[in-house]
Amino acid sequence: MVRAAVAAPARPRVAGRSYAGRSAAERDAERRARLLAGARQVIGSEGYAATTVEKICGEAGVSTRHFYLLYATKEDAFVDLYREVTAESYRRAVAAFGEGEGRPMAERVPEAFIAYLEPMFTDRPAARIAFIEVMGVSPRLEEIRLSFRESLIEFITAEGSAAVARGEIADRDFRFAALALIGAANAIVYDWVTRPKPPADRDMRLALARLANTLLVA
Amino acid sequence: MVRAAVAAPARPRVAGRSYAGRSAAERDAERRARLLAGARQVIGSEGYAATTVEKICGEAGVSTRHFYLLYATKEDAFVDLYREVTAESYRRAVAAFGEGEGRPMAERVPEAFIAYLEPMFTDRPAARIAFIEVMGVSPRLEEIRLSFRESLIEFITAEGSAAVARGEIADRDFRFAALALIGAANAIVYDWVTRPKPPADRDMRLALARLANTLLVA
DNA sequence: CAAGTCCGAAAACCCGTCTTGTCAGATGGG
DNA sequence: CCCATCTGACAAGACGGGTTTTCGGACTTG
Repeated sequence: MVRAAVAAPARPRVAGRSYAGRSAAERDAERRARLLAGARQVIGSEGYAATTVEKICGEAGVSTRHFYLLYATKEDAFVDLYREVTAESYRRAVAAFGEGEGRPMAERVPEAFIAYLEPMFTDRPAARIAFIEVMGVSPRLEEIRLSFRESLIEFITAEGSAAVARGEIADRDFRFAALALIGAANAIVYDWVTRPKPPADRDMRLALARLANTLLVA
Repeated sequence: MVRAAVAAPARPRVAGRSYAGRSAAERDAERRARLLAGARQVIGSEGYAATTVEKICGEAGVSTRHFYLLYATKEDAFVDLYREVTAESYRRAVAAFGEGEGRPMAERVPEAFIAYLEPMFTDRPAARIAFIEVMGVSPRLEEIRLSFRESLIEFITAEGSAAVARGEIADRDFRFAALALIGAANAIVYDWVTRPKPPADRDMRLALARLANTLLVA
């Protein structure tokens, strides 16, 4: 494990002419998309540790040769996948919170929180990737995970402090509250997604909304 | 990875006579203890993925030959270590809660909660092992992790329900509350333990105590 | 149609490490 | 004192999988 890891970048494409009606960039993009989907499927169901490059390529219908044309290492592909999964959640949260502008925090916060979790609710592999498989892979991935978490904390702290300034909510340690909320959400959603017969997701969302308000608004 | 993993049990000791003034069982016990300490050190600082049997043995001052006399696989040793770390926390929590019998839940709950977290506060490697490195290792370890968590949830649910029956606290979904508390604690303590310059641990404990009361008592 | 790319499949390379086995010396029991 | 057991050190053995390379054929372009 942790093979070389020297900065051997994905081999650059030299020429680049059209093929099968598509430009080189288009073909690359499609292969990358297929690999990402394959990696999502394999890692999300079997876990990163048990995932081999060949499994990903088999699932994606892409040759290992092209895998290494696009990614320098297996870990790089996982990083790409992790970024895709988390960026989607982050985007949704920020969008939902922004759309609620003008309305009370007691509505906006749970809305944004549920929007953040939405992808994990509907996509078990995504939940596993974002909450479980990321951890303990390598120092580099840990850094990426923590930096993503930090950006969440920053967003919460900034919006929370703004609401405090507006007199909408009481001040508090937003870093603590954000960490608690994120940690709780990880555990709860992963448990929900894992259980054979989970309770109704409507109840789950309500409980989560209440939790977000308890920690961030009340 | 995930080598054979068939149930090749640690090789049985055939005879077993005394040596260097110690019985066979004593020698085995000491080696196991040293290996556990070595594994704790190596895994807790470098992570399970980067840990090799030889590193553990080097740290422990035990030969690989004896390692495989005591453990069938590297993963088995990690299981042993994980069990040691979590059992310690669990034991403390139950003891602390029991000692508070008769006093109000608003005191007993945070006391037990802080007691549960105590080892993680003072022992960074332990926190890393219990909260990070366990995850994503193998289906077997995931099962062990979840079953430990389940035993925590059961304890909380049982004691919570009893308190409800006594009219001490309001009823609630204890599984949800327990998951939220555990998840939040993982995130917070690990963050605390990781930060270069963490805030005073007294503040941290106070905030955690308040959180436990918010989720389980209030 | 000729030369040059690009393609997927498969083999080969390579390296680490888990795991097993060997061995010379130390120790204990009879 | 003799021999069996135990010990730590060390050397293979095996194996899996990440990474690279090869190869024959498909496609483009001029």
